[in-house]
Amino acid sequence: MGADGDLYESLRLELRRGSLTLGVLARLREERYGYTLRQALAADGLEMEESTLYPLLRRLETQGLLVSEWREEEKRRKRFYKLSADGEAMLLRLLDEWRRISRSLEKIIED
Amino acid sequence: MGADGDLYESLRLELRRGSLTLGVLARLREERYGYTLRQALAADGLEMEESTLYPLLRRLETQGLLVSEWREEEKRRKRFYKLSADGEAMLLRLLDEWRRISRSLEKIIED
DNA sequence: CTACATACTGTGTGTCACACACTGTATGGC
DNA sequence: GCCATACAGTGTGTGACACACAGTATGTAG
Repeated sequence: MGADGDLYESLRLELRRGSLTLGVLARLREERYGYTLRQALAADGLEMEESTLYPLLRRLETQGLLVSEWREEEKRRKRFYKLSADGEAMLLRLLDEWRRISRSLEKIIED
Repeated sequence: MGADGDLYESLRLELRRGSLTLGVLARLREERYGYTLRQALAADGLEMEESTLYPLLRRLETQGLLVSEWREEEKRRKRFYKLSADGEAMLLRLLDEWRRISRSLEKIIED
């Protein structure tokens, strides 16, 4: 694929960046642990590496948007994440902004 | 507004990042210079600082997606930018990806 | 003829997030 | 005992955006 493909890849990543956070927040309205969260997002078409997801989860928790808890399930310790109250409010604001951007881009594209 | 507002701002910026590039490329299917490009994007709802736009334009030109040319118009030297052939191809690919992400997010949101 | 607005194009630096490569533990099947 | 896979991370590099700043040219108010 070469240089052109690389350029596309980097622009594509750039385009996806913010959407990952939004997808994670939205999917964590239901409690989930990392592994199944990643699978759920992949099923929706938002694939990401574990090494992208876990730092993101920790960051969001540090920022107070998520709460997490270690629990034992099926003989394994798993860390369950869920949206906090602040997280819900933030999700709503970000969804608004997402829709605004979406509309702007649609307008530009159609011209 | 304080810390919460700052957090929202940074997430919002993150969300907008890739879209700026896409908007610029799409708007440059017609030749424009920096100042009017910025105004056109602002009218569409995609506002950005000059100090964001100009580095972006240079980057895109370095990557071969834009071509630019200095011309005199109304007694001022202006730098006109336009999408290159490579840029058009890239724009199409990125629009595809944008639509894919958009669909993924819609799916997640609706659940 | 000076002062200021505004059209117009840039540069330098800091911050922050993602991807990539890597590490590590536990369980179950063979 | 061995390997796949479920599961959770860490460390580092790269690169983009925002912010603050710099600079030129033109028109216009006083």
